[in-house]
Amino acid sequence: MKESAKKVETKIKNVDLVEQRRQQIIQGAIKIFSAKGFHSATVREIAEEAGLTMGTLYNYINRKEDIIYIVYDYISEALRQEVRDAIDGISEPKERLKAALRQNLKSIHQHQDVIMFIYKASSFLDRESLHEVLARETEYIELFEDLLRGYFRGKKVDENRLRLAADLLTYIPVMMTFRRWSLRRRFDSMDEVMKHILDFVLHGIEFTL
Amino acid sequence: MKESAKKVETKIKNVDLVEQRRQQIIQGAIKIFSAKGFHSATVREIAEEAGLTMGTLYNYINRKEDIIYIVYDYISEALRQEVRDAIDGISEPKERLKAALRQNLKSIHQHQDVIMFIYKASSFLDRESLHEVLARETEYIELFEDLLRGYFRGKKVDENRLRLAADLLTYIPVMMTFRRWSLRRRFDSMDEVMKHILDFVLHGIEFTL
Amino acid sequence: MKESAKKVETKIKNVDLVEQRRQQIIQGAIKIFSAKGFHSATVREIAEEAGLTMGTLYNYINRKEDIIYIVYDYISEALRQEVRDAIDGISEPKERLKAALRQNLKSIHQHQDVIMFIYKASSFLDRESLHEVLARETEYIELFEDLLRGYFRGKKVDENRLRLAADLLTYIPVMMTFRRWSLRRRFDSMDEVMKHILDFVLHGIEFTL
Amino acid sequence: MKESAKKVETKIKNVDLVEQRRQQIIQGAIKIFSAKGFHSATVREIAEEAGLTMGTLYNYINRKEDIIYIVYDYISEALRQEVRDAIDGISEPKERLKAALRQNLKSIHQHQDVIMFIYKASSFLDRESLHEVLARETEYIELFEDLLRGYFRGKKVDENRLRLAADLLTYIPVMMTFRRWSLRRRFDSMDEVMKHILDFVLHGIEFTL
DNA sequence: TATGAATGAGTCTTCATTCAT
DNA sequence: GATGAATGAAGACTCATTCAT
Repeated sequence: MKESAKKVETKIKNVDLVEQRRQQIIQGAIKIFSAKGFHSATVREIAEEAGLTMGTLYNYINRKEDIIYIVYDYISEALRQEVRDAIDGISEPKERLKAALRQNLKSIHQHQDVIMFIYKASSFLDRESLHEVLARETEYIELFEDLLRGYFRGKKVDENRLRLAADLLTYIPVMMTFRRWSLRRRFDSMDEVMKHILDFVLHGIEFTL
Repeated sequence: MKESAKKVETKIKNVDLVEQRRQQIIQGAIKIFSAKGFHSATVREIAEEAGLTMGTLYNYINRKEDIIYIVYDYISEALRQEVRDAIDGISEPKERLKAALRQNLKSIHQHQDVIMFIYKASSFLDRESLHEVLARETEYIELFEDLLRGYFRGKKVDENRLRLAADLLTYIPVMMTFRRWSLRRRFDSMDEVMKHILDFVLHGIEFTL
Repeated sequence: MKESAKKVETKIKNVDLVEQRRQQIIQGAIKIFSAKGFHSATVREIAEEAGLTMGTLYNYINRKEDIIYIVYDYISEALRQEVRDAIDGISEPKERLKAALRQNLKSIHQHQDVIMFIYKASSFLDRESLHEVLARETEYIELFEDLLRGYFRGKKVDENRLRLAADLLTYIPVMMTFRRWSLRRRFDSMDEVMKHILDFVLHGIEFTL
Repeated sequence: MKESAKKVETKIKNVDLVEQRRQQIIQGAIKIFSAKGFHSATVREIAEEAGLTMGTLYNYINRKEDIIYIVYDYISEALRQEVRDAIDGISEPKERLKAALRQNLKSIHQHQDVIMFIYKASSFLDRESLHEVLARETEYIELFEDLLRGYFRGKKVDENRLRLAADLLTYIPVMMTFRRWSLRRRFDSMDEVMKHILDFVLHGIEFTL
């Protein structure tokens, strides 16, 4: 996996400090962005929530849009790592796939506010950042494509359908954030919802055969 | 099905004119919002695109947010009507369901820019509008719930799963807008994608049994 | 008494209609202006309250400011007439003066909303209107000057003080509108307040001797 | 006497700077408001007159209305302090009262533009500010009530009349601003007017006995 | 005479970003 | 490296006034 192509520049030389301050910014931004969205959130609010002054914050980013990017950077890495950890050590293909699906559901549920924000804020990214974001997304989808390929090993599958299945597996869980209002009304717990969604997609992917 | 509870007030008395001008506004707004999102779009741009002056535009709405609402009003009614028309005259349950699914896919594909915008802009709606929007959404989901019930008539289904299936059926096609960048790269035509998605969900819904 | 020098022009020829429509405008304006002040009141609101459309209203005035003027015209004439009626037929000087003072208090109390408005809105009048307004005010003050002169007939009074007394007699009752909030709290009825104010000024004017 | 309950919030942390900039704003606002009234004065004009840019001005206030309030805050405190200073060290009750009345006349004359503005602008204050303003006004009236009580010590006075007298003593001098146009025409100097008004009210208050 | 839709100049207000200390 | 005051461009919204019907 190649290193992230895009780096948000900073005036600060001390790399540890940059890492630490960026974590503060990310955590503050997640809170504020989740509550008010990107455009309604002011840099001042984010700085305050991060425990920084506005001047200091601008020592670690260059534009307000950079904040979206570093938040995305953080959350996409988290998701990827969580799924990797979940399947680590499992060799049986079906179990690997199921473990990944379960973890994906769990992660999206856990980070739902940020996920929702990311989906809504993509239009504020500049072309370069967007490109980077989509590349990461692609890698994530390909991770599931590989798991599917393992699951269907030996069977004759339609390649196009397999690819689409990977898209669907990574896209469908996001419903938990976009339809939260509806699901909450109908189901007692999100665990139940996750279980059902898992079953649904496991049935669904059989269409690739 | 009750008429929309919320009406956007206007200073203009001639109802036909209101209808006509609002159509202009909706079409102008869709273009601008799709290109730049809600917050980056200026009222002046929307007015110009609609062929109105700013002053005139504000004779037909009260706040910028009202524009989102009338756009939503328009598109949700369009989708609902298109699906109704598509199943009109079909009595065989499975065919009814499939026709509805196909039309839903087609409609979402056709209105993808607006759909994308609607999903992203919901946070700009005031409580009352949001409530109205979700109520409409619920009706739409229930339409598919009924179709599923017809499809599974005579079989023993899990009610909870059936409801979730309805949620999924209406949610999944939206992937075509959120993953357009990915699908375009992988598939030659959207017709192909739609066909695959249809098959996927038809497999998926069997999990309710 | 000379006729009002300033006339607000109108496009309408039928003088009776002008008179009738202006009365509607005055009554509507008094309601709206009292509630919201001149600048916050919109011409549309005034037109509606007057039972006219905006276009029609503008057939009877030329500028929004004209409305202040015709309201002032109306109310100043009303006050003057009410005081004249009150002293009509009374010949004993002291009783004449007291009757005038009593009526002035009553009129200001009765028209307090308009009086308050007039005091606050004077800055919106153009030079010519303001000049006219002050001329009327002067006449009103001179009316009380004459009454004082009658009251002090035969006594040696300081002319300057007598003039100032007339100013004070016409100014002091306005306190009922500007200090309404305070008076209401302290007194059971405005009749009581008026009685006290009358006694106060009757004592006060003795300073002219 | 309690400190002002209401504080206008500011984004600036340096309190000395806030004090200094607010003084600039107050002086600028007094000039502009006196000339054009509240609603006709633009924030930009006030900022310029204060030697600030619009952005900077808005770092020290939140709404245009806040300007009225800080102007009122400033002038009411000034009046109160000036009267307190004037009676400080005088123990003889009649002299104390007269000194207070004289100073009140002087202060109102000196600050006439602001006083006039304050009277006209009260309708632009929000409920909270208005409440605060009236509370201050009440304190000021009570100051004169106490002075009157001292003056009438030992004599049997009507309490209601004494209270009204205090109202009148603080209200009447404002005539100098509302009737400036009339007084100027009739009198050579405002000193003369003040002397007469003082005599008038000293006669008037005897009605309390 | 009455109507009311269209106009657009004019204002308040916000906020990302800079930079001197 | 940190601070936070200053900036000014930009955008939403209002409303008096006009004029074609």
